[in-house]
Amino acid sequence: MAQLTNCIAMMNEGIERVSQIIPQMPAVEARLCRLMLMVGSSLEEELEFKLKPHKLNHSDFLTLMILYSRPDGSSTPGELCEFATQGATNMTRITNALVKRGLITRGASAEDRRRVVIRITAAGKRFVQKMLPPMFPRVSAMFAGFSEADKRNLGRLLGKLAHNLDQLDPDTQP
Amino acid sequence: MAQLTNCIAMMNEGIERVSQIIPQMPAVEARLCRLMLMVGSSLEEELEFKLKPHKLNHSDFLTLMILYSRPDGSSTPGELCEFATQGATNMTRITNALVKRGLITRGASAEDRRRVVIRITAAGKRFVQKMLPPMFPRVSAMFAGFSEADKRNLGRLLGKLAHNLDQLDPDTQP
DNA sequence: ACATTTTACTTCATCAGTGAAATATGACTT
DNA sequence: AAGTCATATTTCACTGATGAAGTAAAATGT
Repeated sequence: MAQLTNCIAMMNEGIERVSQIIPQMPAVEARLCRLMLMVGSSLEEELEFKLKPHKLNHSDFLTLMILYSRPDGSSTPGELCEFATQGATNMTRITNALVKRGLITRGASAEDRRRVVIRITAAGKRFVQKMLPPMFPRVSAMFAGFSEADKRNLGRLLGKLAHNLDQLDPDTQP
Repeated sequence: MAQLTNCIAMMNEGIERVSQIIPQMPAVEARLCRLMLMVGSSLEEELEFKLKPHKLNHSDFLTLMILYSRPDGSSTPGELCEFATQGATNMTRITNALVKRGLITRGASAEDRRRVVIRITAAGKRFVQKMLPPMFPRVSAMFAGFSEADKRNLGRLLGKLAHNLDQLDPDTQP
């Protein structure tokens, strides 16, 4: 994979030059955007890499983890779509795949028969408990050299950014 | 689109529960990872949304911007692959599309005739200069409420994270 | 009570992106 | 000059994601 640091150095120069041609550009903010995008996709790559041996992709994993983290280990496709930010179509596919592997079950809801209840199985829980720990060292290593204040700060700033993105969303076409 | 803030709240509870079952999990770090991933993909979504009216996707845009930001407005497929973190296959496709729209040209290199020189055209530059400014308000809005120190800090922390990810990369399978 | 609308998924056709392998060409090494 | 390496493109098979339409059940209006 390409060195992130190189790309960043290159980007910094690029932004510098562009902001000389187009001075009204919010250069600092644009740079932060690109940084977020780069680090985000690098992180995604890293995650997919760790998931590959388990034959899972990001959405599969996320779906499974949401179920795992539920007190009762269950949810519905609609809810999973919302929290995993996936389309319904995709969630059907993910669910199919996980059911086939015996990690979750799909059942009809008693109250509302339109609804489908998805539940993690005992095998699913064991699977998560086995695959998760080997990831921990790399996760920790990502934050090497971060003080407690750094981590708090990063969390706070990302939260603020998330909030602003939510406000932005009422999609007024630019 | 789903509210990021909801997803974050849900994630916080989820991590809390998981870390009770699996106490050795680096909970703070894992939470920051997920935050980064969520904000990153939301940002990506926002970007793609802004690009759609121009019939560009993220890779197309990035490729074009790299060329635009070059003093001489030119590069090679290999270099573009590196900085846009794209595979060669994809870069060929991107280049084809941009050439067809007259935004860039593909020519043979004088010194090394294996090489292909990709250059942004005058039309390409005009295109960038026209499409970029309407994005600025949204970019600025993303960082509403950020002090100068906040922006500096975010930049610093993302840079540090990027550095750690680079160190991590020597892919020792977990 | 019946018709309409809404909600919850699923199915199907399609598309963008990716990896692997094949091809072509040119440069470098000895 | 021959062999090896580097650069770029093309082809192909595949995965993952998406949009449009379809089905079924429940909620709502009249």
